[in-house]
Amino acid sequence: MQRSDAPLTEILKRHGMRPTRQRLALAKLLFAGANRHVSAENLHEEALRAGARVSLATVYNTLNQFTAVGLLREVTVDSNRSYFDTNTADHHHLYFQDTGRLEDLEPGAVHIGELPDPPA
Amino acid sequence: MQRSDAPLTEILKRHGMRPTRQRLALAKLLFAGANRHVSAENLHEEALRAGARVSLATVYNTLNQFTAVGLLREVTVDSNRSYFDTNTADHHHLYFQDTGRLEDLEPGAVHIGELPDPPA
DNA sequence: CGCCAATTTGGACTTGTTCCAAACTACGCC
DNA sequence: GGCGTAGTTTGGAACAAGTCCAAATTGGCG
Repeated sequence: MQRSDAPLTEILKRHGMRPTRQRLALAKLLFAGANRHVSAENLHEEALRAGARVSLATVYNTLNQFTAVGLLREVTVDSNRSYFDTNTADHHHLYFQDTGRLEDLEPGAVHIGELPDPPA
Repeated sequence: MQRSDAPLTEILKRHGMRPTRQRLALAKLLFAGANRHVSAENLHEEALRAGARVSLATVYNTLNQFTAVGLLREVTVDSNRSYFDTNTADHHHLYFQDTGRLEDLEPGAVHIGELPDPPA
């Protein structure tokens, strides 16, 4: 651990965002290790626990911005709660209704056949 | 048209629900013709337009009850809004983000490969 | 260093849905 | 056919997730 935030700063800049304290803190949590699935509240708590002073509104803003530039994928699972996935590659999920946990499915586990024509 | 409600009454009873005026009205709208996808607000409006005096709360109750006994399927589409599907067979959907419309996909259009083991 | 636009923030607000206690009604019983 | 009671319905309050807003803060540039 104890890696510099330089690369994160770079990523933010490359996507046209200022590397603010808040965004860096959230990016660190999101992209430090393996791929993750987070909800806004979820990430907010984690950030606070990690000592970052970030408001929930900012977490929402940031997650949406990251999603807009393609750093995250939004996953709609069991209505009324959105999850964000750091794995932006095309893939499917396994959702555990009981625990609320979300797990990646191996690519190739799902095959889509022919689809109807999209509208104009 | 002008079909009797007897069959609907039967269906309700068979699932342990009293065939009340409200439930019959909603059931009629839902199961009269082809398969449908409805949202609560959506169905509520339609019921009012059809002259049925039903409260929104009852529409929610009824949709949830129908779902609980397997008469409907809940479809989670673009977070924050739930749709209910009268087609309870296993099948997939095509969702038009622009119009918000939901369309059934032919069975066989999607093939699922191997899935991870479910938890205990 | 100082300015300005971008960002953050707390709190109000919105939307979809559930909860609640009181009023209503289906239905078995006599 | 009336009655009693448990199941239903209902309007409005309550909730939860998420967005909006105007004011305060801050990063980056000259």
